[in-house]
Amino acid sequence: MGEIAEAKAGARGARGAREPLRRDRILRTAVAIADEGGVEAISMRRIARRLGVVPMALYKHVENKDDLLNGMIDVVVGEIDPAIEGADWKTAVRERILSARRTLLRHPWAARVLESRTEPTPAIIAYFDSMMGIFLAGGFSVDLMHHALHVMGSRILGFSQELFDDASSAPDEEAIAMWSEMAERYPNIAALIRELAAGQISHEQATAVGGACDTQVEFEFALDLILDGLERLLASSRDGSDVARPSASKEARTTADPDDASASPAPI
Amino acid sequence: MGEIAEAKAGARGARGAREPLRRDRILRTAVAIADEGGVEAISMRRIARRLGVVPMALYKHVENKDDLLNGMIDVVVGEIDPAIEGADWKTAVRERILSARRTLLRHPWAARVLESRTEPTPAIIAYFDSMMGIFLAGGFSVDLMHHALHVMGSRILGFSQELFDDASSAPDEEAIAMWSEMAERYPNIAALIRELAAGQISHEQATAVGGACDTQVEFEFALDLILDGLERLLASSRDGSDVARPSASKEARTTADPDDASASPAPI
DNA sequence: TCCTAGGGTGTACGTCGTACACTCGTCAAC
DNA sequence: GTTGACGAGTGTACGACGTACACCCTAGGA
Repeated sequence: MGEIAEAKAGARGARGAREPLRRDRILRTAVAIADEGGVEAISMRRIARRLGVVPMALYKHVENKDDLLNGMIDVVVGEIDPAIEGADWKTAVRERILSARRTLLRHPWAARVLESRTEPTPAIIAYFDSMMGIFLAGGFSVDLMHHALHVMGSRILGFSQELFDDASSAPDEEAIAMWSEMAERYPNIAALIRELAAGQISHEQATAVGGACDTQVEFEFALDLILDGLERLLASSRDGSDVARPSASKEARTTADPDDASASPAPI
Repeated sequence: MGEIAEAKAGARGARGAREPLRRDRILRTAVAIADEGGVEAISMRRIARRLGVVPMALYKHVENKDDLLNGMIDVVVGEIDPAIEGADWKTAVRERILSARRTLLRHPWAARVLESRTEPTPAIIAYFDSMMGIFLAGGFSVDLMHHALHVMGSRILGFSQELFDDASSAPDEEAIAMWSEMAERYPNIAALIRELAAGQISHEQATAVGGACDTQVEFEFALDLILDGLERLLASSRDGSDVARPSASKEARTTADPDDASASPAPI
């Protein structure tokens, strides 16, 4: 959003009062490098080389590599579209999250870097605050909004925990054969693979059922299931009969280890 | 599950036909090191030192560091309790996931290592297969079961994407003051912090609403919301009127970039 | 007795992040 | 015009890291 022009202007105007935009240049080339080569391509030395500068020069603008990664995340999160105005909370949340997903798909390394962060960056804080605002404006109590954030988890930032990206969405013959061999050890996985292959052959109806494993469809399916659940809770909280929460949670916590407290991290 | 005894027996029986259990010893001490010092404590050199051996010795039993990490994950995932027999699908899934969570809380590094894996390990494959079996036995179609796995996401392995673990669950005075200062920039976060603090003062009612941010409660809340949603879909799929899916997903995909295909990874 | 193979060793390379001391330009104050 | 401070880029160096490669040593079979 105009940051490029800004950075250029800063570098150009060698006579300007000052040119503090060097950090931006570093972050932007770091993002570019990551876009090309993935997470493991991000190294201080490579960024410096790309900038035609000695590695230690970066440290005049960036505290350390962690700070650099935080800055990169801020660049990416800053690309998420702002919330749309005037929509009901559900579509506002939905569209915002889908925008976040689009952004993260443009920067496939970002999800992994995000996971490795240990504290939120300014852009993320702003993003969460605005997301909370959507919920509150939609009639959520602070408590229910808090739960909603936890329920969304990483999906709120546009990605689900997609483990094992090698399980290609369209199983090829080799995969089918392999899993068929293991069918007696892993019968259910084999069944799934069979079904995926069948759906694929029958001409890829993107309607979830029978179709091949389409991550966009799956993402939206999960998102909508969760939004529907929240909508129901919101409605029941307005009836006000009892505090809104899903069924099984009405009992007290069931299985927590008493010694967990220190081990469990807490998100926002 | 008897692996200790097995490993011991292997090391003991210096006269046995062979003692191929060296890999186990390596994995177990690696897990111990990670339990003590976190992810960044895991290095080939440190593991070797702990074993009183030169670093390169490890490579006779482990392909490389990635293989080592996979092995460590298998050790951890192997600690998850097997599914309980004879229960309905919902409680079976619920209990299994809570067991996974307990396991992951015992090994706080494991979630982060899991996230970094690029392909599933044998123990994870077995875990997923058995989880799929629960769903299918509960009456899920293969398709709905597939959606269910996606909906669960990382929760199925016992952790939610808990970003930013420094936001301590009980905000102290300093945090409250800090966020109050930023209240006009981040009004909604400030509201949440206030509410959390208030709940905390009013004597920690663990009943979600009004209580401090308790990650166990939040985890179960999200889990139950999702399980409730799946239950509803299962019921509606049995009525058979239409294919079961959440509301908004009934329209075709809305916002996917046409060029996404290669960028989006696909989980099982 | 020798051969072989498997497990442990030693050395070495390239990469990484970054501490520390330096140079060099620009500019304000005198 | 000289000086001195300061911000930005440099150079060198250190201690990690993962791991390739060649070596040894020992036990067991021929």
